[in-house]
Amino acid sequence: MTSQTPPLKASAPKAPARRIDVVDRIRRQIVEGDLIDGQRLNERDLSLQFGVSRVPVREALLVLAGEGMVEMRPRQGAFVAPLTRRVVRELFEVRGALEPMAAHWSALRATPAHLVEFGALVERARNAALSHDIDKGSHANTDFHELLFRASGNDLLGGVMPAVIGITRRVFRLSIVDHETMMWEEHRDIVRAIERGDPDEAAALTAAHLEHTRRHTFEIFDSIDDEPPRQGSDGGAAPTR
Amino acid sequence: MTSQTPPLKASAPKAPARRIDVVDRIRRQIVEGDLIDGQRLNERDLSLQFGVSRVPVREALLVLAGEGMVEMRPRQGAFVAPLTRRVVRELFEVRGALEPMAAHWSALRATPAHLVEFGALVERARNAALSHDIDKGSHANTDFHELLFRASGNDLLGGVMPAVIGITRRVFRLSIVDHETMMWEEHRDIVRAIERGDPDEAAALTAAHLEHTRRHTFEIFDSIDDEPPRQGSDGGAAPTR
DNA sequence: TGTGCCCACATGGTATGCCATCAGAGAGGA
DNA sequence: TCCTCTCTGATGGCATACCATGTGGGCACA
Repeated sequence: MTSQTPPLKASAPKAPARRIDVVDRIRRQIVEGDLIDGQRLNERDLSLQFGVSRVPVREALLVLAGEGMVEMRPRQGAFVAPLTRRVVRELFEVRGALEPMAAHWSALRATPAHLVEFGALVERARNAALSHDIDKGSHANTDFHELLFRASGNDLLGGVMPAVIGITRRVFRLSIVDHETMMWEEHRDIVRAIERGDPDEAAALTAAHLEHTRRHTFEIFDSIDDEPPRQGSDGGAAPTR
Repeated sequence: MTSQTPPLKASAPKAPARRIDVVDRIRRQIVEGDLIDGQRLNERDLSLQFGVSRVPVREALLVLAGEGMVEMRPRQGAFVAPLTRRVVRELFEVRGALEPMAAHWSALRATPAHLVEFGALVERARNAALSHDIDKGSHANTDFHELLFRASGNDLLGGVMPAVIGITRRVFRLSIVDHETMMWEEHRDIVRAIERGDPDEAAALTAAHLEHTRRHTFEIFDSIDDEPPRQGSDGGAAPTR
């Protein structure tokens, strides 16, 4: 049976990890758009591409499935999870619940090191906006929201969030166009509230910021997606009353 | 999750995925307490126990790691994730953000089928409470909260929730003692608000219900956990148990 | 007797190969 | 002409085998 051995030496900072690399590379390809929605992910092709065997590829796909980046159909394999309007709606519903909470707790628990990170990220976003560097601005933005989770002193958020953060990056990749300025200024105000240790204000500002982002994202999304905001496949459970 | 049925042959539910079974069995063992916190999960032992090879076991462990049930340390293997006081605190913070939101949307989007399920679950919880069946009550309770997520019309929640639901089941396993009656009555009130289509009331009742559960859980948890509710790190590393 | 090095074993990580199943093409019949 | 049935190539799922690394114990030396 399973060995009753108590936790061995807590320190184990040694060995590398192989499938992690595959996870990162596939995830990047999905976020960057190199792999399109619904595309089939052939295990043998991927193992050839990355120079590893199929086993780490399979394990990487399972991890990504847990993050919602890919969709695994039994006996059919893995596919890039489609980024539908419905997914975007659901994403903002979840973020709308979690991020104000994260901001609330960040205002109460953020360490000095976190505050330094916050300041640096606002600065990065500001520079990116001033130099009109879309790519940099995109990273600074999503990094900001990730930091919000980390600074909240809730590791469960950090563990659950890869799913949310990953989809957020994909959505942001689509939605960012020219309004980055607005973004960094709102980020700055949120950081100020956190620095003041004002949880209510931090949460309120974050909620407002998310609402702005949500509206903007749907404008862009609807403009590039030719099919109109569908009823059936978007609303899922249609309003029954 | 699987909300659509591709145009496959009619009677085509033929895919009996095998690692899923291993996931369920290990998860159950953890939730039921057969596997204790921090215990090492030897891959060969598990594969012998379940009569499969190491591959599906490894894949199952990866899935469970994504849910936060087990913790994988590089080159050291998988361990049952310890259920510390800190984890419980984080769990209720996340649930406190997500479940009122889920109740809100359930009130607006629940299908008639969902309403039937809600009614049946309240009845199950009531019967379990009247007959003092702890085990049944535990299942009915966590099933209720899972249904809340499903009925909210947000599949992202359903995908992210295995982590939350799994930990909830473990915590509930510890916390349930004799107050199940309170539970099913509060559930009943939430369901009534959902049936009326009153999102604000449903959210408020859910928030109150969670707060009651949170307080009760910490009472129990602190009484069985010998170490006092520590101040700074709240849970941190508590290898000795 | 105490300490430190070294080797063998246990175990996680990866590779390879087999098998069951699914999808698409083609043939045959209505 | 169209439908259906079957056969087959492609592919995911799993088992087995091998490799690399970390661990613990024993032996030699001071």
